[in-house]
Amino acid sequence: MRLLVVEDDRSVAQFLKKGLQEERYAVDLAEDGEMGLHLARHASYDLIILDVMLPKMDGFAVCRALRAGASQTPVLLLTVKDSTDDTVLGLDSGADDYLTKPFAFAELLARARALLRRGTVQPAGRLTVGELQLDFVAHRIWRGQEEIFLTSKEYAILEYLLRNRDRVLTRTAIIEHVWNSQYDCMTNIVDVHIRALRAKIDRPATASLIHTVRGIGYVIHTPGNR
Amino acid sequence: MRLLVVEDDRSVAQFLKKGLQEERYAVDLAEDGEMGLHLARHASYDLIILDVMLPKMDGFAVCRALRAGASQTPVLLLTVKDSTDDTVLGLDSGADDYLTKPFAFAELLARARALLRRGTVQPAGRLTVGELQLDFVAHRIWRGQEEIFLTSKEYAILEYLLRNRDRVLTRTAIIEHVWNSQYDCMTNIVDVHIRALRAKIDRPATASLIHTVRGIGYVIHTPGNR
DNA sequence: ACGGGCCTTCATCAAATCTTCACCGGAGAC
DNA sequence: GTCTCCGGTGAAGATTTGATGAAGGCCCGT
Repeated sequence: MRLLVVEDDRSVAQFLKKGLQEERYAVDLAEDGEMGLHLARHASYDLIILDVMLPKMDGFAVCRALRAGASQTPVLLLTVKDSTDDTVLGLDSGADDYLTKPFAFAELLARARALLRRGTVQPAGRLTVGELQLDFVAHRIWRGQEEIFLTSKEYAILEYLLRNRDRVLTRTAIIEHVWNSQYDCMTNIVDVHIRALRAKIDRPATASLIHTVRGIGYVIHTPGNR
Repeated sequence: MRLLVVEDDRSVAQFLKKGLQEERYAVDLAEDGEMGLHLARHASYDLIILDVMLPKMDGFAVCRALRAGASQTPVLLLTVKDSTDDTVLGLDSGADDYLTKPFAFAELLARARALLRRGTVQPAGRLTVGELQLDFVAHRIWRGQEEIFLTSKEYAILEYLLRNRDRVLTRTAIIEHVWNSQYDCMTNIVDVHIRALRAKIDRPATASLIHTVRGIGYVIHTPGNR
């Protein structure tokens, strides 16, 4: 899950980034409206958290511009005053929800999750593949009865593979989805994390759940799929 | 599918090449405009990805030169600034689409696919010939119920033969389509791969699905057609 | 400051795959 | 029937790719 936070106040931005990363989201930051709009247009996010008061272009404008471009990405607006005006203006401009500063981080999280759930086709917060069970909301994983603890990168990769099971994901796609990096292809970072993942989720005896597709990337197959 | 990437920044060029190769395209690189134009004229590509800022000859000029030569090959321009000027100039010079740097690789891919789709009558995602079934999207193959695992070269050749079934494809055509340039044709590399393919897709008993046309190349016939 | 966990990079190794080559046998020409 | 190419064949050698183990750096909590 990849989020974009558009917020000019550095300390608030860092606070949000850190908190969201702890919830295992990949987070990009933008410091002003223009930058935010640009990023939103040229990368694919699952949710955009948008401050209203921004240099260069305010949150409403960014939101309208996005919707004018037919973007469907859910937008959560952060307004300052508790004025009905702002609220109406926000929802009018195409935002999906709003939150008034100051807010509790837990509430932001709750609304963010609600928005993320809304768009996704994913019916339940849970997914079972073979003996593996994954809880998208709690970000927890079990193999049978036993819980498996993954690091955030491991979790992010596994979730991406599972949400797209039976589709081969290229290393490039994985890097783009899980990291925020630009044009870096000379690394085997994906392989290394895959190895760590395999070590944790495969039992010594069984064949690997994650299949390597030589020259391309990795897949997880639904059992019995053809 | 064979693509030409004209880009002077080595790291970006490598990034694009690797990412596109992971998507099973054959990719040639050119480092400057002149080289790009030369390659584009003397080899046949399905798509050209063209940076605007290039040594010797900029992207617009290359594009115009190509169009002046009546080339129909789709061109995707990579512009730097988000200025309308560049956009207009680009489309004026005959490009089919453009993308502003920095971009997400997934977006480049989406646009590249859109351009490649244009013109061709895209056969459905799946194709059945005899007891062979092929999934163009997942790049997977089955004979009856049993999945057959091919190497990337084998797959590329088989897909090419199947997309052009009932047409005899010469070795030269196959080489040009499946390999990137820098390949001489005084080799029996195609024959060797065809042999490997036959070993995998033909059952021991049955006659070969791939027919040899002596002195020319190879064909796959639609059942009942010949 | 210290130690631990995590992320990332790097070098190395083994396996899969690609390519070349030499030889053989059959198809087609005569 | 014989001769000549052309393609089939098997195997060796080269190359590419992924797996692996280890080391260094960074961040965080103590």
